[in-house]
Amino acid sequence: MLPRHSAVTLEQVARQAGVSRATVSRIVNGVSTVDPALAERVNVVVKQLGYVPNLSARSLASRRAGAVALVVPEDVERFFGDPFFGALVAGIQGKMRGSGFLLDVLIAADDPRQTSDLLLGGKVDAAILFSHRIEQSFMSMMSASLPVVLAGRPSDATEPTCHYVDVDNRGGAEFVTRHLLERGHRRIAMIRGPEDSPAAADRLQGYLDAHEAAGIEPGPIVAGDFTSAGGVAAAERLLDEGASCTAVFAANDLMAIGTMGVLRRRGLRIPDDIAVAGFDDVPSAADTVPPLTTVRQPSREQGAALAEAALALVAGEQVEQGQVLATELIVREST
Amino acid sequence: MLPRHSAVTLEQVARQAGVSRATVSRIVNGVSTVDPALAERVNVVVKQLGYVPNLSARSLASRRAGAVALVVPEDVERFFGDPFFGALVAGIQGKMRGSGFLLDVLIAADDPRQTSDLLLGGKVDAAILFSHRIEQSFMSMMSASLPVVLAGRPSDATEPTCHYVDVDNRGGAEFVTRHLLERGHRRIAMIRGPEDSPAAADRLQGYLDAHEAAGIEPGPIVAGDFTSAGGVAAAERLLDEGASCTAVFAANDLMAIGTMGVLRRRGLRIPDDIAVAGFDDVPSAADTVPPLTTVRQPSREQGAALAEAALALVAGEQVEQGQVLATELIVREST
DNA sequence: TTGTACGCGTTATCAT
DNA sequence: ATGATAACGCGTACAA
Repeated sequence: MLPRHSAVTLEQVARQAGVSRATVSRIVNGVSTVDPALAERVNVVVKQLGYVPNLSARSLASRRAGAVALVVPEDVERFFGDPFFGALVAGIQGKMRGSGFLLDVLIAADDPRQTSDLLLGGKVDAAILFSHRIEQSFMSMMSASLPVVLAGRPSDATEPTCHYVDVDNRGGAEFVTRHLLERGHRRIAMIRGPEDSPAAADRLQGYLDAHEAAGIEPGPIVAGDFTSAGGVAAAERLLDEGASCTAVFAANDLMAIGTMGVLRRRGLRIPDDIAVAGFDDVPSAADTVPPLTTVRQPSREQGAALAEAALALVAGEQVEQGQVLATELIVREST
Repeated sequence: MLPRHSAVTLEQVARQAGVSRATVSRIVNGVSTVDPALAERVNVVVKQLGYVPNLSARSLASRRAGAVALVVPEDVERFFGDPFFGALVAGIQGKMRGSGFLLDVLIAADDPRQTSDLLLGGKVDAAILFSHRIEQSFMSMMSASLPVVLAGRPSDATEPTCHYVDVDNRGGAEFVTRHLLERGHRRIAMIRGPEDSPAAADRLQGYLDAHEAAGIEPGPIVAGDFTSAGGVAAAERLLDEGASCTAVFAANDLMAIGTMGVLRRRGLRIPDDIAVAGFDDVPSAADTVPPLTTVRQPSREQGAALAEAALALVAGEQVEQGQVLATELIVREST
């Protein structure tokens, strides 16, 4: 296994140009205190030799990596299947561009050791994590030696040890539930998300809040898992149990879409027989029949805020610890 | 901006354990020629101090990075919206795990310089590229100093300078078109993919091949862009132009799904009034109404083959330059 | 403005 | 089996 690396080094450029290594370094890094004529001459040599800085050496010497890691959970297929993540990443990448920092997307291996080695190994200056299933102890170990920003709130709020950017899940769920109540529904079922998801918990809470504020008792609540198939299963369970409800609020759009399929197959008309609402406003939510009432979350903005926070922390600036972005009710024809 | 890095070094561990740096290095790297008792003692210190190897220093000294880059095109939203990519990445990641190599997903900035600096900067030992829009000159520059493997065939086949793993797009398109012809269709429209995509070109060619083999003239061909919205637009254009066809073959499933929506909205019955076929076999293709006839491409296997090739090249092994994986016709109820 | 020289944390070679 | 010690390629005081 021979070393493939291009092998043309600062030293070689310096020799060829008849200057010192330090000078070439300055020129390559755009330090202003250098004679323009000399810089020009050196740059010619740089191009001619095809010099490319060795990033490992650079970060070893400079003690900074010039990169931010985006750590995504192991479940690759789900990650890529959900448009929500795409929007988030687009927002992050947008802010990152032109910052001089690189974005490394890392698919977290099951082995947390590998993950920590990577983050603490000096290859990145900060990390953006997707909060899904992250051990608190692991998290605090990370943030002890590296700026860490979470997408979504920490699941364990007792020890708010790190920065995060969340969206107002609770408020959004309250809006949509209130909307259903205002439409006259008095018996609203909910398909909730996974137990370990803070977002799912918050959406459930918003649903409960709206009921309490209206003095109305909550309807049946069944468990779901944020997938379309899970929505199908939950809806079938709901109907099979003979629960009497005139509306169902699914904790995300994928489950809402699965629910709509079940209702249609059972001959129920939406929204006349039963109304359906979701959460996320994925692109296809506008194209379902009928179009889905849902809650829009500003994913791109969330991504941008995450990146901004990470970069600010790297720069040593003060950053507010928790940021919660507003959500918006999108009323369509399914309610 | 203070250096955040954990600062606990091999040297410190060595001092604390009363051994030399070299010994600690050997233990950390699992070199067998070391006294088990000593190793045990040192490992205690390693944990106690929370030592984590500095990866920059390691790759500088060892002249290898222990990582493979996956370079994806700039269009983040499209990338994440398409389950095909998810499967590909899952396949890559699956092979990579346990190889000791890390997978860095890099979203290529518009600036090719940044990309090349990154790939040639010694932070990765090999690169897997998605062939979409890559300049030939750029490519050959990369592969001159780094093993490069392409997902999909090179767009410019004249100079087969690099390794690639493709699927049999042409064959798959021919299968599905022949299937439609065998069903009795004599006028089959095609919604093709983007001009600059080799996969799109191959699928179009397969469609033409099948017609030629049957001695039947191809139907109308309209342009698409591999997105669902693009499929909607293309289908509408097709119908508005009053093209008479009894079947439509979309170059990928997302466009086929968009097309089905348009047909349904216009009151056309699938497959009675008009048949629809796609390409990719994304998960949701089985859940459309009616389920979509399509071509399955072995994306996970393609990903695995890509990773395998990249790792083999890093190891200095010989690798066959072009690999083409078979595709399979999946007949469902839309045709 | 430019050059000298040291250090970054690790691997690897060579003695021992 | 273990310990010195020289690279690895670069940034950056400090000196000139």
